[in-house]
Amino acid sequence: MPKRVDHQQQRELIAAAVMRVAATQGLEAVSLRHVASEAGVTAGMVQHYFSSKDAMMKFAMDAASTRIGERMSMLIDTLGEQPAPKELVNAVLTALLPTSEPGAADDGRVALAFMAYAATRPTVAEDLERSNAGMREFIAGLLRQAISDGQAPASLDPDSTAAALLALTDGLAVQMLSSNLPAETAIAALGAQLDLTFAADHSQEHP
Amino acid sequence: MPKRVDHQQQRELIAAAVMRVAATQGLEAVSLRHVASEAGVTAGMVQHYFSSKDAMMKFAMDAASTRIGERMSMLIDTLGEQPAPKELVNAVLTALLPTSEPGAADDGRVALAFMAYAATRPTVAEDLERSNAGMREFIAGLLRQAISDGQAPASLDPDSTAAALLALTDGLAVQMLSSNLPAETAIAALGAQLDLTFAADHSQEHP
DNA sequence: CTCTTTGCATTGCAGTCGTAACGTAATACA
DNA sequence: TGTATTACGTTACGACTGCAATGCAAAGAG
Repeated sequence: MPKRVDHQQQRELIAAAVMRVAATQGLEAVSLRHVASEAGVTAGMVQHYFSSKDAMMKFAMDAASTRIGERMSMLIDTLGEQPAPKELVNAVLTALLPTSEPGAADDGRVALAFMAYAATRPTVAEDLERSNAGMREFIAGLLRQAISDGQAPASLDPDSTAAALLALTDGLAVQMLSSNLPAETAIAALGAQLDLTFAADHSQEHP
Repeated sequence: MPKRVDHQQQRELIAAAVMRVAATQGLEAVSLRHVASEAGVTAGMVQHYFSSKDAMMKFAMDAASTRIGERMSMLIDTLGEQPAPKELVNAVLTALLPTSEPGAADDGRVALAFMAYAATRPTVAEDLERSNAGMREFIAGLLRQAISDGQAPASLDPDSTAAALLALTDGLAVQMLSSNLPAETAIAALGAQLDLTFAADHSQEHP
């Protein structure tokens, strides 16, 4: 048998190039040759490792979502043993913003590109829906725990609040990337919203 | 002189086709020939009315943003003479969501596509920034008037609140289009947020 | 009627796209 | 030391892109 190569590693090399191209030039600029030259390899090699462009895109997308998950759990670890629920939620949501963190802006651009892509591709939309639901459930869990610990008003509905917080975060991220919304403005808006969420009495809504 | 044709009308015919293609197949599917066949004309005619593809896109974008403005002012008119500020803001923001309103989902898809496009094109981002700032200023004005009328808490900061409300609306719209968020959920989230905004006492934030 | 301007169609070109086919150098096993 | 198998590189093809050039019918001006 001939030379053995770590396939996974080669694929990840290419996937990283896909992300770099998508982040800097947009999703429509992602072509086999373009990605290959960005990765410093030949187009033929890309073809060797991915049976089609779609397969390449899917692999790159999965790799990115795994990375985001890892970054988030790492970020939660840095908060120590018993973080305040509000700070925890704040950290998680802030991690989703394309802020200073190196690579975060690129990841955000790619995510935005994929959202636009999904808007006209129902099957992709289903994938996004699943990952979005997972994130929402995660935030809702944090809120539930905060309520049972008495650190958030009991009148707060964990599910709809989580959905709203995620939507706000998404919207802030989109405006940062597409309309130059300053990072500090976005962070401040998120903070203000969390102040409201954790402090307000929700029991008198819709009287 | 030969046959005279209404140039503006022909351009708008083509621009409408651009929007239809972008809404159903995504921005990257917008090509001269594709648009032409969607509009039921030849590619040559498209070329006759637009000196380049970029010019065509710019015209279509401007036409769309004008349409949105018109739809919004019409919607405000339907609220009558002295609408409650909360209802007014609610109506304006709801009008930005891709809901049942015919064509609204398509407009939303196009808007999302352009946001993704802007994320990698600084000059387009500046255009979006301007239109976004205008919308924010409009909402902030409504909030200011609500405060001076005693219909919203004086402790509320009109500018940052307007920015947050718009971000939430954008985020909800993005999730509706890219992750199948149900319209009623989005509308409910918007309503709940407005309840919070107009009812809560903001004076004790960040003690 | 003639001419000239306008509206639009057709064609061709250079470039990029995804993909298939083929060629070849390298290497671990027999 | 073959030799089969893996890892590429190269080339070619048909489809598509934006765009320039050209052709031509129609119609108001003289």
